[in-house]
Amino acid sequence: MKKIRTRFAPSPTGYMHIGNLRTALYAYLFAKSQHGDFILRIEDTDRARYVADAVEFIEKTLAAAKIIPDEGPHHGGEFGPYVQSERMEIYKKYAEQLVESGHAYRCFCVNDEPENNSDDKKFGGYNRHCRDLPAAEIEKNLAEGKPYVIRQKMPLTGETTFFDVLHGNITIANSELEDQVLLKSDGMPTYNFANVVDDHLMEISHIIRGTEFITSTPKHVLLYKFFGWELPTFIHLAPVMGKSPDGTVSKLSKRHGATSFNDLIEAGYLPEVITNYVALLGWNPKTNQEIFSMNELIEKFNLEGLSKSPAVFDYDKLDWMSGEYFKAMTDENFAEAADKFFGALDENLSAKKVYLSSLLKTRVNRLSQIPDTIKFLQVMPPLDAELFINKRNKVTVEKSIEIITPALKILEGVENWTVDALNEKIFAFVEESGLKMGTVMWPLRIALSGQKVTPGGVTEILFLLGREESFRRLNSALEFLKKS
RNA sequence: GGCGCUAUCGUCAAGUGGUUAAGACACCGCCCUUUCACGGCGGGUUCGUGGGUUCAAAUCCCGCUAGCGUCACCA
Repeated sequence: MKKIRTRFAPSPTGYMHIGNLRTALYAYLFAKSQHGDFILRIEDTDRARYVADAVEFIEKTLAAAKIIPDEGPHHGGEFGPYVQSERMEIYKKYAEQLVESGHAYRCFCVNDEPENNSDDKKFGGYNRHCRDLPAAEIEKNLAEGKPYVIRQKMPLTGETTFFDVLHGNITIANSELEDQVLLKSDGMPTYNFANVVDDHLMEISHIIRGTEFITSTPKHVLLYKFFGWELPTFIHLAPVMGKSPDGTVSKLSKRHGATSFNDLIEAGYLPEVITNYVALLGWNPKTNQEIFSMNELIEKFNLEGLSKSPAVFDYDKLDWMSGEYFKAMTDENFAEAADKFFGALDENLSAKKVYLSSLLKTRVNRLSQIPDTIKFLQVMPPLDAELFINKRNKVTVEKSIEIITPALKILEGVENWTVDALNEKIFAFVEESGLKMGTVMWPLRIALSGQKVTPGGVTEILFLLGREESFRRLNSALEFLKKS
């Protein structure tokens, strides 16, 4: 059996859309699950869209996502070069071959010459003016040095059918196919030509790409036929959609929020969370497992689980999955991953990063939520008497004063400012007071944090704040309450 | 508009002629609780529509509708 070889062939735009990342992931997973090769090929045949350093950007992004090419611009391989702009002579040679065999022809029409374009869009806007140009005229044009493109000579009748793993047989009438440009006047191939030549030369066995290529596939199939090449297996993936606030669904784009791998990293999602989530957006393992490491993904991936209908990117589910990863991390690993999101911490908090991480990792879904979550530890938010009033725990402003006052005394007696010691003292205090735990804790939390919700309980907050700052806040809260 | 693809809860989805139509996220309710989180329990007219085929259809066929894609010297 032939070796399985898949490829990811992005154009170097300097942006890794989630949809593209998923295509790369599936191509990678399929190749690896079959002990095959995954190739990275850069399709930079559009000079106008060239972006500096985009190749490096793509390689870095794939590396971050743990999608490792076996061959590519900087990964070596026997089938290079892997950048299309470096393969121009190859395309030229094959295009000429097609002209000789009568399956392509030179077209001297100027791009926007109106008489050569039909309004009815019948042939994609081109009226096949040069399709049967007399040999003498071609010679004359060539001699004059007229620029030209090479166009594919489509059959006028009949139909072309190809097999797609997901969609089965797809048939399109040849009359629908335009005489597309194979080689541009600047000598660069078009996508439709280059990808066929390269996929064949690079021995790609399975072409995994988006559905937007379904309608151009018959043109590619015809090219394989003209060359007498064996057809690869096609797998056209459904697109990744985004949901707008108004409820409508369309192809995932910027207006839906973060849509590139990098956007998501900046939003504080772990790379492995992104690949895990994206893998499940359009592929189903047929079990109830949802958390997968890359190795498990490789092990379990199969084409049968691929879905042929579009999937909507769901940020809520991404958040959930992200939280699951955090909970499974050690405090140390979390602290490390979260490091740049902590911002500038004072000496006290800086020393307690790992402890802080133990509290944070169960309550945060995105690392970018960290700054807001821990801000109160660094700057005491303004108090509001309303905050102290809590019906459920039967707490009022007066009650708060009655609790904080003796609590301060108790805390003064704490020698080791540790969570355990603080717990011991406070629990004892609660018991003596005859009050409910919640009744005692509520006003203390508010006094210490100015928030109803905090990452951790009162004793954890006391510990994080440190002795000095805790007393400062408790005392000033007491003063505040007495004035209210 | 032509051509093509798609259609199961709000979302991801299982399902391949006979199921009480899984599971997850989100949502709602209840419980637990030191707030939040975590955890536990419970909840919801989900097979776009109209015709067939069949003893039996979410599953097969046809039409319709809707969404998406494509019709470049972009990929």
